[in-house]
Amino acid sequence: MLTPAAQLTAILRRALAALAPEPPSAEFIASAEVTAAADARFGDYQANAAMTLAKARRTNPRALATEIKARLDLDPELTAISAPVEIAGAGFLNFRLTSAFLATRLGALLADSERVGVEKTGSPQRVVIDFSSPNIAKPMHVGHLRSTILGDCLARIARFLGHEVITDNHLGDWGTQFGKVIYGWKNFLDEQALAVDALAELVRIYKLANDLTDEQKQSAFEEMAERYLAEHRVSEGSAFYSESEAKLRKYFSPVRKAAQKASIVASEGSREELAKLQTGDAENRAIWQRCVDLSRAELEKIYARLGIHFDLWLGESFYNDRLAPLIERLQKIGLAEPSEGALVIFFRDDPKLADKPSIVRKRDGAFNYTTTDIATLEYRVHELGATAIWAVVGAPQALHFEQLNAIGRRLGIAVPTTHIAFGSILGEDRKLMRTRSGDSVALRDLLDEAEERARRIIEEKNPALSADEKAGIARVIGLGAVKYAELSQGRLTDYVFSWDRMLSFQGNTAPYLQNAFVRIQSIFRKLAEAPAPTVANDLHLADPAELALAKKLAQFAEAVPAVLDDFRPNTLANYLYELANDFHAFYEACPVLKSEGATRASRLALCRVTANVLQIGLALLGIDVPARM
RNA sequence: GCGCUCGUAGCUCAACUGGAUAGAGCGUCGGUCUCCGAAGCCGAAGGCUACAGGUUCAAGUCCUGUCGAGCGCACCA
Repeated sequence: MLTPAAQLTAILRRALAALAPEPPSAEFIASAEVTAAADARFGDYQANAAMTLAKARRTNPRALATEIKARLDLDPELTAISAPVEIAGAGFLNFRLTSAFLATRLGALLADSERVGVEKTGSPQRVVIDFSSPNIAKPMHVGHLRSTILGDCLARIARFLGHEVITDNHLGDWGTQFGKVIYGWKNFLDEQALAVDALAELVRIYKLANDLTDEQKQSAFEEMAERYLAEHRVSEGSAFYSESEAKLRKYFSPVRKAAQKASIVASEGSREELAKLQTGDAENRAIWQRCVDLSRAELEKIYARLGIHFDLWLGESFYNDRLAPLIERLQKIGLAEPSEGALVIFFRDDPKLADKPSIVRKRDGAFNYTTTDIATLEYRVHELGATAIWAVVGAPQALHFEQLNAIGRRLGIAVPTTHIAFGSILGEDRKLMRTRSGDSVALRDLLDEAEERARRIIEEKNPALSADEKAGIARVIGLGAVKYAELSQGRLTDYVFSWDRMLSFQGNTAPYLQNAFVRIQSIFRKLAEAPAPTVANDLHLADPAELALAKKLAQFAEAVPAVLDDFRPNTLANYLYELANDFHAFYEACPVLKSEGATRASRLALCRVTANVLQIGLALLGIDVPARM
């Protein structure tokens, strides 16, 4: 089933090709389009072809529009879809869908309960989607939320559109942080705590080791000691001054010395543990494996809760064996060259990257993440057979992906990695929520809070429900609110994290959409004696609210594929919001159960199709719908 | 210094990639439940799209410059 826009576009192109005495070029015809009108005052769809063609021909656009209209008026297919086109403004061609067409389309959408008119792509790809990618032994926090939710959503949409999708969780399970983790494991591990909450304990020992080795934290300690002394110098009187400062210095001195010493010991220790791990030390290897297993188990719980599935879990460690041969090859073909002790790839012929070389082997002989990512790219293309690769990774890594793709081109790898970047998470103070320092909200706590807030609201709105029902609904609504808050927003804009806004259930939020679905279910529950129709061939639409809703439903098939044009789920979220809006307006204006005959059948059909679109559309965003709320 | 992403209503964000009088939500103010669920609906107020030029029938969108913000630019990932 072609979308209205596609049908009208085909008709427009026919009319352009029929222009006499001289039709426009094939390229021009192929690029001409009919798109949804910006404003309902100008009809439902519009075409700008007359203006662009007039510009090329240096003729009057309105005169040209008149000529095109003359051709369009002769097309019998058009009269079945649209009222006669109107010429407006500088030369716009405006189309208005007829109520007969919309009624027919509504019937077709009603019959197509699985896809509601959405066609599969004509050029399916095998696409590897790399998202979430948390680090082992670090807490999964709000910073991972965007990649996780965005990536899952894109995977769902790509699958729905007929692509072969492989989701890959590219875990940060290797690298220098494991020196610290193992050092912490050997020196600070609390087995009991590990049994209770493994991830929390891993995080604790990592942070402990990290803080110890962090020079900035050390100097912060120095400052604190000095400030403490300075404050006491003022508050104490001069009489006791010399004595008390001397005392304080006496107390602080050994503490400071001990801290400095601990820092040096921990830094050296971490480096040693890392070296042992990398050279295959059995004990460290075993500790690493346990950390990976424990973390993986915790991560699985979170993903299960979010309804997210990964086909592959190929972390950085998976590529270890491939790195040395890769480096050898890079050297052999002259792509990588020694520089300042490291092995480096230069992009001298690329003006943008000329002064931005890429290190593939560090001075100490270790590989870094560029090395791993080259190996990953090769694996995905050569072993997995990917024809597209999407990496859902934060915007700050744009340069890394440019470099990676430049390397890929030089290696003759046909598929680039598409960097699907997103903005930063900001606190309510508009400052960046940092990953390492500061207390970022743990993802698990965030989800708990979301459910709890949802539960309280349900308690207030619908106390009659059973406790079980309330809990289930709270989960669906709470998680939906969190996901929708991310997805309804342009992915590149920085995201201001706000509990209140995220969990407010008014306006453009998931609960608003879920509520529209629930109301429809309520109508169908009341229809107990007369089940909802699944086919209807005598539909009739008259009320403006009915027509607006039917038109919006027909546009679902336009909204879904558009998401992948530029990887923007917010356009689908926005569509669903407008749909819910149109439904609510229809619901106010047009009683369903009290109407009769063809009107009643048509309104029930509108309800049924709206429910289907809401359910499928939200599912594409990774969001469930409750039966009541 | 170079590069990337931005700057839109008091606040948080849209604007179908160059289309018509820039739209929503929150907040504020005013209507609306003897009527299918008021988490709703209807209405009002709120704008020199950071600024200055340019390109053309048409610029929030493209080009140049200025100001401002955030983030990257050789051994952390």
